[in-house]
Amino acid sequence: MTWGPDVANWSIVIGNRIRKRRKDLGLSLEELSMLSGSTVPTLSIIERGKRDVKLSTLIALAAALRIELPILFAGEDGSEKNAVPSSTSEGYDLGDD
Amino acid sequence: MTWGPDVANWSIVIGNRIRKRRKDLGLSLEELSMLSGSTVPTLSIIERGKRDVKLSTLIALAAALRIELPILFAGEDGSEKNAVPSSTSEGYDLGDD
DNA sequence: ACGTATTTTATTCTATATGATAAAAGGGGA
DNA sequence: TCCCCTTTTATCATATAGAATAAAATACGT
Repeated sequence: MTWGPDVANWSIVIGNRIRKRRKDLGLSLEELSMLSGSTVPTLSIIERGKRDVKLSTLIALAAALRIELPILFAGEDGSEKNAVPSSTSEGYDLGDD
Repeated sequence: MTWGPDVANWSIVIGNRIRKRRKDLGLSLEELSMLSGSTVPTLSIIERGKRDVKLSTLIALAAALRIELPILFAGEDGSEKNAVPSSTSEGYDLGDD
C-alpha cells in the first residue's frame, strides 16, 4: 500500500465504523457478504482499512447495514467536520477566493 | 455504466458539489488537475457523475478544493442525513437488532 | 464570425479493486 | 483437546479506475 496518510486514516475510520455497525447488528462477515454483495475476504480487508474502496462498494455496505452513507464520513460528533485530521489543509498557491 | 440508482445519484450529487466548489474557487479543470493529481479528463468524468470513484480520489479532491471530505456526502442541510434518497432502505431478512 | 480557453470525448496502457475459491489462523465452547 | 464458527491470508481472473495523450466540441469574450 502506497497511499498518503489521509487515505490510510480515512480507510481505517470507515472500516472501523463498518465493523462496529456489523457487530452491533450481530452479523458475521458471511452474512454481511450476502446482504451487501461483497465477498467475505473483501469485507475483511475493507473493515481493516486496507483497501482504497470504491464509492459503489461503500454505498452497498451502508445500505446493507441500514445506515446513511454520510454517517461513515461524519466527524465523531456526527457533524460534517472531518473525523480525520487532514494532512494537507493549506499551502496552496493559486490566488483565488 | 451498469450501477444501481443509488450509485448514480450519489455520483451526480458529489460531482455537482465538486464542480460548484471548483467554480467558486475560480479554478479550471486544468488547475484542479494540478492541485489534485487527477487528470483533466478524469475530473470531467467525475464532475459529471460518470465514474465509480475511489475513496483516495475523493480525498485528494477535497484537499485540493480545501473542503472537508464529509461535506461531499452531507445532506443539503449539512447534516449526516442522506442527500440522496436510498432505493434500498428496507426489506432485509436477518432478524437482528 | 473569429480566436482562445475550457471542457468533453476517444484511445491505449497500467494499476488495482473486487470476485471466486481455498487454505490457514483464531476464538470460544463442550 | 476437539469441533465449529469466524476471520484472515493467499492466489488467480475479471472489470474498471485513472494516467497520458490527442482530437473534437463547447463556451466565451472581442
